[in-house]
Amino acid sequence: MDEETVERVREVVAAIPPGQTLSYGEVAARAGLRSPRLVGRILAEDGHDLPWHRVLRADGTCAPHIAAEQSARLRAEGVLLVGGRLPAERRRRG
DNA sequence: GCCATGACAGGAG
DNA sequence: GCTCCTGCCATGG
Repeated sequence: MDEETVERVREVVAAIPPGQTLSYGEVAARAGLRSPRLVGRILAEDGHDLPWHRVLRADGTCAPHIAAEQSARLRAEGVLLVGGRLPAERRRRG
C-alpha cells in the first residue's frame, strides 16, 4: 500500500462536505484507485480520523457492520436514510 | 505460492 | 427485489 495512495483517498474522503455523500467507487476514481475495495481497506485501517460515514456503497446502502453508526452520523448532519438506504439526490456524482 | 476474506461494483439469471 | 460470479488490490494462514 503506497502512502501516496492512502493520502489520496484520505483527501478525497476528507473533502466530502457535510450532508453530502460519495460512493466507494467515486472515491476510488478520484483517488486514482483501480478498485473500490482499496477504499474500504484504507478507510478500515487509516480512515478512523476521516468522515468515513459520508462514504456509502453504489446503491446508497451501507455495510451491515457500520450501518448503525453510518445512519446515526449522517442523521446528525441532517441526512436521513430511507429504508436503510440514502436517497439518490443526496449522492454526489462529482 | 495458493486460497480465503474484506467498509465494493457491475452484470446476469 | 435477491443471489451468484467476476474483477480488483492487499493481508494472513
